[in-house]
Amino acid sequence: MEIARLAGVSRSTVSRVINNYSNVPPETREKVLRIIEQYHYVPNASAQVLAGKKTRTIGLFMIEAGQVSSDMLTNMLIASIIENASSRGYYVLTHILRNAEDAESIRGVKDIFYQRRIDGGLFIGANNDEPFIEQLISEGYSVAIVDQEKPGCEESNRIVANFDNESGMMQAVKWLAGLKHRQIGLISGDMRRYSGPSKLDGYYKAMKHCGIPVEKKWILPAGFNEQSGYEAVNEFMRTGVPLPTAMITANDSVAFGAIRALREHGILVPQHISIIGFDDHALSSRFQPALTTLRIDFGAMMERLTNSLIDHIEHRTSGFTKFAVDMQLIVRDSCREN
Amino acid sequence: MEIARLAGVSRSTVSRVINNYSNVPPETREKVLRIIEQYHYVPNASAQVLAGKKTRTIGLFMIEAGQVSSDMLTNMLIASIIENASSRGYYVLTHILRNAEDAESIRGVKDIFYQRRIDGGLFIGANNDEPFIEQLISEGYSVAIVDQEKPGCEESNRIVANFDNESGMMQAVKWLAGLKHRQIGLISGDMRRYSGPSKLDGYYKAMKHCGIPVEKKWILPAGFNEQSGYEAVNEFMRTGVPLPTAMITANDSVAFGAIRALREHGILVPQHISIIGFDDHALSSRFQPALTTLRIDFGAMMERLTNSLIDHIEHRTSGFTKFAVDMQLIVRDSCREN
DNA sequence: TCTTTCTATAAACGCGCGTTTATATTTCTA
DNA sequence: TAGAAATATAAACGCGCGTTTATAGAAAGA
Repeated sequence: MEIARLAGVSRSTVSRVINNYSNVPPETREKVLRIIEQYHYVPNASAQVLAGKKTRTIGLFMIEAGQVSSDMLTNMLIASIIENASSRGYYVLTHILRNAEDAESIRGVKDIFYQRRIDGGLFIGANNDEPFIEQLISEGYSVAIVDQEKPGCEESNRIVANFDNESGMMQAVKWLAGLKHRQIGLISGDMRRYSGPSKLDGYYKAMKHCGIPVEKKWILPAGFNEQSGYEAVNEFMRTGVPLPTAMITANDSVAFGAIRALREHGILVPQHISIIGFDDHALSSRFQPALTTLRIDFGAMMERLTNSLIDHIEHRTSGFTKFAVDMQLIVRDSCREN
Repeated sequence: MEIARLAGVSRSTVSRVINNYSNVPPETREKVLRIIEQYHYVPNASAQVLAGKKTRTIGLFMIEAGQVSSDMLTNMLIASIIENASSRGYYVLTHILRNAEDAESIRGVKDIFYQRRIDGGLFIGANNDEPFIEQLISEGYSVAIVDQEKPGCEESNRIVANFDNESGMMQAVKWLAGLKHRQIGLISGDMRRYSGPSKLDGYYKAMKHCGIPVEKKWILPAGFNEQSGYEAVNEFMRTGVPLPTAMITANDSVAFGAIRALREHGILVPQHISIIGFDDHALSSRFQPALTTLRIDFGAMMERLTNSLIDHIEHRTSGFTKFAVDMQLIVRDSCREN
């Protein structure tokens, strides 16, 4: 303001010019704008916030960096969020949590809100019903989450996006059934995350829908990373139980590990067994064999989520908002007719 | 402060407690700390900044999102930067520039500094001598860049990290020479970026050092992405010039494209030609053939860069700081004895 | 021409915090 | 015991901005 005052007019006039108020004579407005341009005047963000403006910053909180960041898709997520926020004039404060149980980490997240560094937060890899997130919501902060909808959430003031795992599972099972497979196993993911039970449910429903019996021996527990897929298969092979003719994996990384383990046992994909993954990992198209998988349009998903969050911050929406993102079957070389 | 005042003492006392000043009676200090804990008091960041404190935030500026974000390594970069910053009590404001020539994008970056949202900035994918970066440095902002050192930079107040491309090239050429190759070509990267000319220089020096003549016909111009490698090879094949027995590529992505193009011409790696890449892309170990490449420890690099930037912000260092990060040859299956 | 209404500018206040200066209290020395 | 030194608390100021209230000025109506 001080700088603009040197331009001959008063601060309130400048304020009205910046905020596009009515009662300011056109020529004065012109002059002020010219001076602002000339002096390259940029308002101090902290002062603006202190005087009642928003920070125009959203927090991006990624849980479990190690796992998330090793996953290609996170890149797209981050880029998509930043670009969408940017196009609406918002900045992104990026934060990583090693795990959502550590009290110190949680304190760090809450402090970012309490310090008023951000107007709202977007959580990736967190559980919807994480207590500290519940608390933030109840304290009136704007929050968006990639997770499933939970019972009771409809009453709360949050934004939730999730993947339509049921639809994806249905497509996978139907595709395999179309290839005459009747023995379809599942390498399921981490049951503590949304995707785990969600995909398992979808698997059961899809199998039932296609009239294929579920054999529990062919449901192998795993996590969401390559190593767990590798170990799950090795574990299974030790039992001596014969393999099914096809398997669906929790995601592509798990599939990579599983295929590696299978190969080490002399079992080839797709010659001996068909595999379908999830996520369309960047590696999947170049993997040997190129992996048939279910692709999610993460970019579009994050665009919606980011925009919803900003809408909420700007009080353009309120209450509970949710949407699910569909999946698309990408057919490559890892499945073969039975 | 107000909240703590309700605890019976005055604001200045609280200030001294928080800042660990001497003149405060132990029992009063205890009481204040207890009250702060009890009320979960968190100071408002904007108010602190306005009152003279730092923002404790660094800006992370990534140029050319499309290319950078499609590159696996960026994930590690971001995670490494955020975690290192976090461990020193700093936050990270992440920003993406589509290109460094667009005036509006540049204005956006400068505004982040001018608005005092950050204490310093870290640039990835920018040129060291980008005019607007020069300007920011001359205006006294702390800046760290991943780029080469340029003549004259030593006098300026910046932090520069680069890859020791010469060392990498030397290792690559020596390795190929050890495999009895005497015809070693180069698919060079974008000459407008640091890595382009730097690797070209290193190539010349290494070839000279090993006593192998450089044939200009075997130096193919390309970019840093897969497509450009693919096109470079196709372009070369059209000329009818015979291939060398080995080629070094600007990075692994280029190698992927080049190998694909070669395969389409019936030329196999490593049977007919040996290939060495750079960066140890996440795909490289699973690519067919698994790619011999030069790995950079990006995590360690970003750790040093982030810490240097924060040191600079906190006036623990000043002036010109630089360091180069060495590379490590990862031998896989894409090279064979000639 | 004088008063009333509207408009343009100027000045003052508060946002929340840190720091500094001024005042009140205690402790120590002469 | 009086005075000086050391210490503890209280009050005031400024950071830069937005907003609100107060004043000065101009236009319109009587």
